[in-house]
Amino acid sequence: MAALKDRGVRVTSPRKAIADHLEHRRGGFTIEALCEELPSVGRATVYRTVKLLLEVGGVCKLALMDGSQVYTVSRAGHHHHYVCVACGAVEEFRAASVERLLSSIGHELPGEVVDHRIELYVICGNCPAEWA
Amino acid sequence: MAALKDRGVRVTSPRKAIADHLEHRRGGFTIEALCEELPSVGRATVYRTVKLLLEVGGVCKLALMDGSQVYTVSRAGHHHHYVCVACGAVEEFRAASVERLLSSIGHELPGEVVDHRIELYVICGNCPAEWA
DNA sequence: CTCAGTGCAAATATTTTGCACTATG
DNA sequence: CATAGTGCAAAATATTTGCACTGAG
Repeated sequence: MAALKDRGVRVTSPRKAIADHLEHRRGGFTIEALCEELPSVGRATVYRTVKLLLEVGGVCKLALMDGSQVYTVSRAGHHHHYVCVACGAVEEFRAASVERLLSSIGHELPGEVVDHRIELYVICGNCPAEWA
Repeated sequence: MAALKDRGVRVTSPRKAIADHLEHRRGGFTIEALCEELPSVGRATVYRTVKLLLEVGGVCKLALMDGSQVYTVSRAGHHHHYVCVACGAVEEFRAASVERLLSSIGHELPGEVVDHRIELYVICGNCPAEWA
């Protein structure tokens, strides 16, 4: 991940292994899953690296519908996520209309809005309708 | 909490203690905080009761800006939250315009939107501007 | 070379569970 | 009174940390 390099952080082989692996990964992931998928990397390093990627914006942490949390690779700047509740696929979306609306809602609220988070839960096109 | 009773769940004194306590509580709370505030209730019961309230809709679980999670008392039906990043206060808001917009965005996404979550992060009116 | 980063194992923290006991309905 | 619910302490999980060692720059 280039973002790491720019921060004066060393590009070590465990970090590279994690970044490469995530690059090809679909959907959300948990630390535990990452550890299983990359047995050559120590658990502590996985924790440390994911935390680092989170700070740098390389991954996002998001809430599933049941309230549990997973990480997901971040591909763009500001964005939101939609998550398939059936297969767990996670995609990003961006919509200027949302930003505009939220900012106008912000005006009606006391105080100043500094950030926001949106998650949409969907049954994605690949998942059978019976999941509904 | 009436919702519990309607579900054929017993109204025991620990549950009542928790519900009463939450009634008067401001902002989000963690299990740990609840345990400290209600030392007479066993930790396991706090976990079990909060999980129950979550299922019944008596409390919501929400993500703070840093990704950590807290619970908050739910006062209305469908709603979203705005959280002060300075003092931790949590309030609910509802906006038909948001629902409308999200549903229209849903049409542009593959699959069917089944639910959503929105959190706004604010500096509330009571908190000094320096927090910005 | 140097020291940020690593792996490991131990220390912590968090959540769940088994079980004998209590009290609601 | 029957049994859902409780508290406790143990077990299972999840996360963090100390430290000697390694390799990126």
